Amino acid sequence: MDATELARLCKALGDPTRARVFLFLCQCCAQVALDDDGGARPADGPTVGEVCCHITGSPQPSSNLSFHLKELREAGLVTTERRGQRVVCRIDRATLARLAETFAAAQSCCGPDPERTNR
Amino acid sequence: MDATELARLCKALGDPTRARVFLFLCQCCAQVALDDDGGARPADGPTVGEVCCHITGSPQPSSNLSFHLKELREAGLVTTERRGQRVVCRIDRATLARLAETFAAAQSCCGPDPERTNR
DNA sequence: ACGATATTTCGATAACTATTGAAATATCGA
DNA sequence: TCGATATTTCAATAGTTATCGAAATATCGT
Repeated sequence: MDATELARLCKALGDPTRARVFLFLCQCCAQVALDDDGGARPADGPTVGEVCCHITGSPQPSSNLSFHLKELREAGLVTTERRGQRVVCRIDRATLARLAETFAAAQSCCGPDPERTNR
Repeated sequence: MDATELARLCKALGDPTRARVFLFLCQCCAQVALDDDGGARPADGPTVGEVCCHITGSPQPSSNLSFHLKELREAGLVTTERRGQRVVCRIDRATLARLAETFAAAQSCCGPDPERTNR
């Protein structure tokens, strides 16, 4: 990943509210639901209102959260999908994977030893 | 890592100039030098002037880069050490490791399948 | 101490961003 | 279609941030 894209993604995560949303969606994403035929699938993400409830504590949806979700969506970190009246949110796994790989590569690039043993 | 710290680190990386500096320092960090006794050790990082040269293309140091380095340093992503007239920069491996682990955990939290195979 | 080199700090400014409330849009059930 | 619920868009504002040039600080060699 080049610096421009890294900056774009990190800028989206560089706000406390958005970082909370991101980590919350990662948690939700781990939950598993069962299909009608009994097959396991990733659970649907939380609705915007549920995210709002988790972040702000108040059940009423806020324009502020909508703004932050838009930032995350436009950065490619989050996808949203309308389900009737509600809109469910999910982590974009592909983007997250690229981000994780970028930092893993940066880390291995720096070598295995966190302490300078010589000199 | 909690959302507050994630946001702090990502905010520091959420600027194109700083992202470039970060990736450049990761590269430099991979280089290895030899001690007087022949033991391998991580090479000294580049000086502020060298970073500036790589980022801006011009050899003259800029107050702007100094500002961005300060942001990275205060976020804990970069360390600086004076070597006479020069100041050498390095990635803070411990912070990078925590960041890499956070995204790796977020990713594994989301499960192994990037595609929804069911439904 | 002095001059040269390297880097940081300071002050000003323009651009950007988060927040808020009100209005608009979308979907559903009756 | 109407009312209710869920979400987004819009406009205004206050706070933050990147950039620039000039001045200040630090270190070295002479």
